[in-house]
Amino acid sequence: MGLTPTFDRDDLVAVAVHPGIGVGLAHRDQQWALATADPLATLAEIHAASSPRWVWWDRHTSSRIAETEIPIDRCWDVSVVHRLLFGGWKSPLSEVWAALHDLPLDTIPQMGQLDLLAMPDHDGDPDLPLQPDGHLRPEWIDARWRSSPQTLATWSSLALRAASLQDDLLGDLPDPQRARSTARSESAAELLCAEMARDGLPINTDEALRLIGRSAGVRPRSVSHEDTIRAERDGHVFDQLSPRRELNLRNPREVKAMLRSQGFDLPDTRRWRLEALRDGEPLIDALLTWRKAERIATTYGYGWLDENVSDGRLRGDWSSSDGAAGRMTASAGLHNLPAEMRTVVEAEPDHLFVRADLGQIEPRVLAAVSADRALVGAAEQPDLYLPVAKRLGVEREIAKVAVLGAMYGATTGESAHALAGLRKSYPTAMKMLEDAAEQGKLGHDVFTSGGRRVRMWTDPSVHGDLDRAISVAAARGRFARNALIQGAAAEFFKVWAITVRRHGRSLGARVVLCLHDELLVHCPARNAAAVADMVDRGVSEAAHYWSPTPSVKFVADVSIVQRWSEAK
DNA sequence: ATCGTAGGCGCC
DNA sequence: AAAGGGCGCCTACGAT
Repeated sequence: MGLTPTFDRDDLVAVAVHPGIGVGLAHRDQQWALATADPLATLAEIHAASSPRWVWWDRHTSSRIAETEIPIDRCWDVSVVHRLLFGGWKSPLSEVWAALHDLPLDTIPQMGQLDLLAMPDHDGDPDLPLQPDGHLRPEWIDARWRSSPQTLATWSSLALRAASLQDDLLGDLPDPQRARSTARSESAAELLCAEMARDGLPINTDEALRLIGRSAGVRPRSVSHEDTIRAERDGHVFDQLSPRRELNLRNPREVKAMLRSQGFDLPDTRRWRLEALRDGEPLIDALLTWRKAERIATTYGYGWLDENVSDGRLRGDWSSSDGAAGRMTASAGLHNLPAEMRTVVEAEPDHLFVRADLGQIEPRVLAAVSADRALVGAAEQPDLYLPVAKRLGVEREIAKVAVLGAMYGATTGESAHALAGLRKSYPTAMKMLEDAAEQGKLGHDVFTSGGRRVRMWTDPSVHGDLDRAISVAAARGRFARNALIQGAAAEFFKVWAITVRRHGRSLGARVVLCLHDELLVHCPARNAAAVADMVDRGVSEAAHYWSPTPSVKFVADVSIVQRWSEAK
């Protein structure tokens, strides 16, 4: 393979690969179309020789790379950077390209649209990836890009152009260096997501079956058997009614009416409301117990296991920034597995988990991004809430609720009461939150510390309804206020996660779960102590790289466990 | 039948 | 302590 090019570490090199076809590369004005039987092996060779920063369009390429363990740390994912620049959830490449070229979205061509009259005018040469009007050609996005080594090369050169335009736009933000570093870390986090989707979370399947059996009963043999099991579960609640009667427990309205007839007049039947009445009330107790069992039976039951667990791994889709403020999302229950089910998440033989979660991450992030002097001072302490409580002259718990309330936009109760004290003691931090809330109320987008655009929405149902308009504005205010913190915390968390991913490689450690402020790392048992140490030091390394205010302390609770449930 | 929405609950 | 922000996934229900 004497024709493979080599690059420098600082080079931006775009790549598109497809199995059985080849590798396309682009760097500056050059392109390479490599026809090879094993494209990923070829790419691995090039990477081993020169490790440039790799640029690609999207998951099509990063998933392939994740499949083959090429040790890539530095990359630029155009679709990920698009979401950073423009906000929103989806980033179809047609829109990514259009946004970078100021092309109107409503002229984006649709695949399979037989607009015969328009074809001669708009189509031009189908061998070219761009239409005469500048839009990406839909058949190229769909499949044409991977039809030959030459089209792969062409496709990668377009990704390189897109990345360059994105870099220009990031340069227009208030802090270009910071925004560019966010673009890089978010891209690496997307690669980590592809790897987590590939690896899955280790599960003890037998243990899962036992646990499901305890809650949901035996595995139903037929539809009618399923009905029997369900009726039995429901029966425990009906037994508490005198006279005993049946109702549809899955219909909130019926449940609410039933509770009223039993002397409980409630605005809704939410758990926290019922929990307060639980003591000495067998009916409420039975209902809450039923809901827990029903949850496991329906969401985390046999169906869930069959659908998402294979070869002892729970696999779901991972997205590095699907949330409104740029949080990671995961499907298949990876982000909302009930606490009592976490016993089934178990390390493989001769392996252990290192589990770590960031402590008091949100107020620390607020201190870091606002640089509020007093709050930064508090964030130098291992327990941030103690100095805050002292300053406000209240109990620690009250101080905690007040700070969290300020970040979530609480309007009533104890936390709202303490707001005046917070404003006085931490004026810079509070003003930052209030400015964001004001922008949100006005319907303006807000930007996280790392430069992510958080889109504000408009609610068409408002019309001329003043009350509705006020409540929508208030909701947007709370959302924007929180997005600043949640978004910045997500950015910091991802820097930590990719730091752990990178250092973990030599220790055989894999990040198998990311949960907003928590990491689960799977590693050979003999390396667990070293991995735990690395994960802990990774917090400081990530803080050094990410935090706009160096003296803010970031801390993590790290433990070595065999099961996820053991920690905390 | 298929869709979107709401209430609900799991997690952070 | 109060019930605020985010996500995914369940069921029921009304509109299409």
